[in-house]
Amino acid sequence: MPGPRKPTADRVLDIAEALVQTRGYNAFSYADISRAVGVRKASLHHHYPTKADLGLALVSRYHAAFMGALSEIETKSDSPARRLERYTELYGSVLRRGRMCMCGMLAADVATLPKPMRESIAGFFTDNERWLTRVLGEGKKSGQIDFEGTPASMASFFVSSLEGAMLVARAGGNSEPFDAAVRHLMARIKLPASRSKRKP
Amino acid sequence: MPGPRKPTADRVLDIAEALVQTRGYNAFSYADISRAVGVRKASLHHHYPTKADLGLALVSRYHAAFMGALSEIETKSDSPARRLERYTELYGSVLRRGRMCMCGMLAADVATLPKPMRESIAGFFTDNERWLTRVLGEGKKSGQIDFEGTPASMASFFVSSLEGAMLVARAGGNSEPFDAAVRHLMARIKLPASRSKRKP
DNA sequence: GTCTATAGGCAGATAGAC
DNA sequence: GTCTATCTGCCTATAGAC
Repeated sequence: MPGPRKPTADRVLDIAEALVQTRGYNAFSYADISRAVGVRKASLHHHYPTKADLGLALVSRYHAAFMGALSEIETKSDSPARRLERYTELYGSVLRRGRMCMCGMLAADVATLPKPMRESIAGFFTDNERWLTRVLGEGKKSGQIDFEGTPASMASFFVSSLEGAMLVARAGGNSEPFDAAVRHLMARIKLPASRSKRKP
Repeated sequence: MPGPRKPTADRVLDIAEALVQTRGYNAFSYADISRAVGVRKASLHHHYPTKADLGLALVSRYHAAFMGALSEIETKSDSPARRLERYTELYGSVLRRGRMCMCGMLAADVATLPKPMRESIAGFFTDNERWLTRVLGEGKKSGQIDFEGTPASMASFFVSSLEGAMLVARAGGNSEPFDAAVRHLMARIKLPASRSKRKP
């Protein structure tokens, strides 16, 4: 029982999000959304007057949803290593749907985007690194995990590697580059003693 | 003394390459090239009849130039670690010019590209991984370097991480994510004994 | 090889009726 | 909120003269 149908504004975001994640910001149009949602182009401008408005709404919602997923990871996972693994799984689930991280996609288009969007995208990456830095730092301090370098630089490395792995995996239509990246990243996070997992 | 001016076809590729690396395939037009080269739009179609033709020529030349740079690295560098460091520097020099790796950029646009371009882009990544796999494998066999996992998976991890690091660094207008990635990657390549470099 | 001229289509966006 | 109708501008691409 799906309940009452979603408001048009939300359905527009759903479609636009999928289009950005698969085609990029400069390769989708109001006409594409119009077709998919079943509403005329002009009606879309009622909800999002300009494409820049739509783009900003897209990033805001994606950012908020991602942060929500991170909170849920902290609620449901206890160990730092398990939290990191779930973090990589967040990216993996996007890739398995044939999509790229929306902000990774927009990062490629960054030179063509309005300033508010650029700032929002930078904020997404900053918040991801902040969360990872905290998880890594707490884990190291408590002795549950260990790794080389600072929590901040390892956090940055996680984000960069996962984004790049999605990009390369999608380009070749093969998930192996992504799987290899996850294995290597998790192998960098050493558990206290014996129970080190499989090798990369 | 610059000698005779470059043929138009080459100058078109130079401009188009810069445009793809900064804006992406779907955010540049023949009009942009026309302005920069100083030749009318219609003349461009004489050299590259369709945008797909231009795109394919772009990838072919970039691929060949990159392979040339890899050969030069092997000629001028002796140790495997030094070769890997130079490989990362290839990406760094692109980023410092405010650009993204052209094939990384096109990887984002992959769903909108004609099939021949998609195949060429995949070939670029395959050849990069092949080269890295060889350097890593020979280095490990000779005992000059050591690392976890197979040469092929580490090669894939290098490519993914460097591509992603460029993407994230460019999005934030800050080279730190890229520098962190290079430090972490090189730290994974352990030299034989004492002279391990700076920590990441 | 380069030009002028132009085709045919799609982009983002607006006005105003219902 | 959704519609029809329309605008303006840019897109890729072609025809044919020089």
